[in-house]
Amino acid sequence: MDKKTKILEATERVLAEQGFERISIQMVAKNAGVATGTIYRYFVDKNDLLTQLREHVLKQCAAKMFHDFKDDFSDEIAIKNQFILLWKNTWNLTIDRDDGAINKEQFDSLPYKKNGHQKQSEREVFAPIHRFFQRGISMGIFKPLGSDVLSSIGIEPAFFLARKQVNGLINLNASECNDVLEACWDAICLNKKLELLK
Amino acid sequence: MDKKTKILEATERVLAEQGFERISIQMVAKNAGVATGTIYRYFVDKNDLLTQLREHVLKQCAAKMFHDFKDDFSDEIAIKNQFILLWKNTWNLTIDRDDGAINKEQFDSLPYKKNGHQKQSEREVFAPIHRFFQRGISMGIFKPLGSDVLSSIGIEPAFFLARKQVNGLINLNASECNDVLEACWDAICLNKKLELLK
Amino acid sequence: MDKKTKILEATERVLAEQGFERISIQMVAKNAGVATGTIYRYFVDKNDLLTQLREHVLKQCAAKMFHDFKDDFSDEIAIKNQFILLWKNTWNLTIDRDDGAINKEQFDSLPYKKNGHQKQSEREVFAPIHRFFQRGISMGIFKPLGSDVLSSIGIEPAFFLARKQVNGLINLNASECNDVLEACWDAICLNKKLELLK
Amino acid sequence: MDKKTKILEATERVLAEQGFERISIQMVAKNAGVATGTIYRYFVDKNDLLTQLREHVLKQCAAKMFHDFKDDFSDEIAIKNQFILLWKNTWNLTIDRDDGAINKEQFDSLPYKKNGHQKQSEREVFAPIHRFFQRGISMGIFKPLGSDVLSSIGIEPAFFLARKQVNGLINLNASECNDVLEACWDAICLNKKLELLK
DNA sequence: GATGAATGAGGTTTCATTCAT
DNA sequence: AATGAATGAAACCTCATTCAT
Repeated sequence: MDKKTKILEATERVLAEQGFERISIQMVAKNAGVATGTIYRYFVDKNDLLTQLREHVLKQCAAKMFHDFKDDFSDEIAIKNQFILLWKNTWNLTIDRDDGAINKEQFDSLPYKKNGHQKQSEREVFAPIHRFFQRGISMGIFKPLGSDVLSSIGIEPAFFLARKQVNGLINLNASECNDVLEACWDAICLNKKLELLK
Repeated sequence: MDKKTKILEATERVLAEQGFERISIQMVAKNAGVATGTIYRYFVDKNDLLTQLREHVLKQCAAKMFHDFKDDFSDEIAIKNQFILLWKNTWNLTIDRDDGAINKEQFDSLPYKKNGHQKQSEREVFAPIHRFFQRGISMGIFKPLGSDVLSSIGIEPAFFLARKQVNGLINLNASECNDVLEACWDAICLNKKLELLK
Repeated sequence: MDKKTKILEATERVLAEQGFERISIQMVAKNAGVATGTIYRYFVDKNDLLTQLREHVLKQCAAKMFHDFKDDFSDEIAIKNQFILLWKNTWNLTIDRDDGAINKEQFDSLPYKKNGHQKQSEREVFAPIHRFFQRGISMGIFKPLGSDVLSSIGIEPAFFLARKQVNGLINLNASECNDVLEACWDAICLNKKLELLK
Repeated sequence: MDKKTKILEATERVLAEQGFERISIQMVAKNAGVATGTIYRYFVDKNDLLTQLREHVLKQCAAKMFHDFKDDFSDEIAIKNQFILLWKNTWNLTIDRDDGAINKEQFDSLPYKKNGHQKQSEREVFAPIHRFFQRGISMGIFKPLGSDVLSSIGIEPAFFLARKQVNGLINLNASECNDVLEACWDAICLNKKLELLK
């Protein structure tokens, strides 16, 4: 396998296990099965390694969140199904204790100083989710609140809850999960029936 | 001021600015205006300092989130007002770039869980929020999904969104903020009118 | 003894023995009898240590060159005696394999890039030699060529020759040494007798 | 061009620019346009490369110092002209910031003498200068002080002064340069007219 | 109690050298 | 012969912790 990828993936594992406080180049090298010096052939320094990892992690997370996801807007049922898929993919990412999810959380929680120029690439990578919500808005299904907002109230609770589940603070079964998912759907949908009522 | 508190608060500032990767005892000492050795009179070691900071941070965050919060369940209006207060306090905590919020995020995102007793203390500190949701459920206002779940879909999006706002990914004004808050309210409430419709 | 001085003097010894190619912080620490970390309490980094050593060395060399030197211009005899003293001090500095002399040579031979802002302090430290030659010029004893020039043709050959002697390329005894010294004196003096001849 | 020469010349450039402290095989390889491994086909190790460079530098310097130099002793005028040529060549070598001159200085200033055979080779390379002074002595023009001594007081000041000029400590024009050269000539010559006077 | 100089283990990074291609 | 990726020892530097004052 490509050695740079090997190093990035080792970094991913070590960061997910040890956190920023403890990760060291030596640990990464050992975990990747290369000499410490080798890392410096592919990365300028430790900071560069972590910056490139962030990009890598972002893409991995997006890939998993968008697994089986299709731009299918044939009707409200199709849109609901895509929503369910997104929500469950997001939930499972954390439930599976996926390194990518752990690391994305760590990167996102860094003091703001270090979060500057990540915006653009984050936006690109999550473009499908924005298109999805935008389309739903223009079809009159979702509240006209902006795709970032809809994502935060519709999908991101899956993150928070999965983290609580993994930490043992809650213990939802599949059926309860579906109830939560439906509540999130309520949060983002215009309530047409209510409108009709008036 | 109490010297231990002085040290904890310096730690809070330095951690919020530098993150786990860079914080050092020397930096904390300098920031607190004490000698490095002094820190070791109040804390066993660096790990103990950070563990105690976590507790400290948790309490600070809770205090700010529960600012002006009252256990007032006289009617649905009162409950809605308390919800609005909670949501806005949560939003503002991050918007103000409050060190406590930054640090809570960092602690919560740590991958290794030396937690265990942390869970318990988190539960205690956020007890008011649990009581609030529990009471709302029993009054038939909120969906019967458990207080953790309601908190995750009703309040925590305020965290996520505020973080996006601070990082410049979105730019909500006060009115848009209210719309989002209402959407979160939709997510947690039983839709009585719909029920009546049937 | 003052610890900073202890470190500087160890650096002096190690640099004189090992040269820039081989000197290391660890060697200096060992030689000074301190821990490596201690060096960084007194010097920003290795470069700072060497820069400060340069200043230190300059002063040491000057002190030895000006040992017993007096600003005595009572007559030509006095001036000649001061010249002889300067010349012999210079010669002995290298002959004694003095670390300062070895190091000054090494610093002075560094690629020009690194020699920029040393000028001013070199000029200050060697001010007495400039005053000496200036005064001799104004008294009509020395050729009016500028004090730097007179120093280069009158005194600095003592450096070159001592280096050759130490390296075993030549082997001058005391009497031959005096002959050379006289030749250097010829180089810088106006030859009054010749003038009278015309 | 011959690959070994290409490497030696790259080493010359890099050493003149970076000094012993910073020169590395990788830099030399890059500068020479060859792979690092290639260097080890022509040189045993780094030390061998630098040792061979020293020889190379010595020859280059000598070649430049003896440019246009002829063993012409027809009369005192011819000898004086050869002296002027030597002095100016020496001066220009440093003034031109010639890599060879920079490096010769660096090599000559090394504190540890793995030399021994270096002495011999220096003597061979500078044989013309020794023959020149020896012949001048036997012709009764120069003081009978040994060719090394005459070289140190007659020619080497040109080195010292040129270094000062390059470092900006002095600023001699062509005419002043000639005056200095004459002073050096005074230093090495027997003063026949004075002798006659007695 | 408080200090901060000192320590040295351990982290980051460089670079001489090797070796499979 | 030439390459340049890979190695790992050793360099520079940081920082948690101790201890004499």
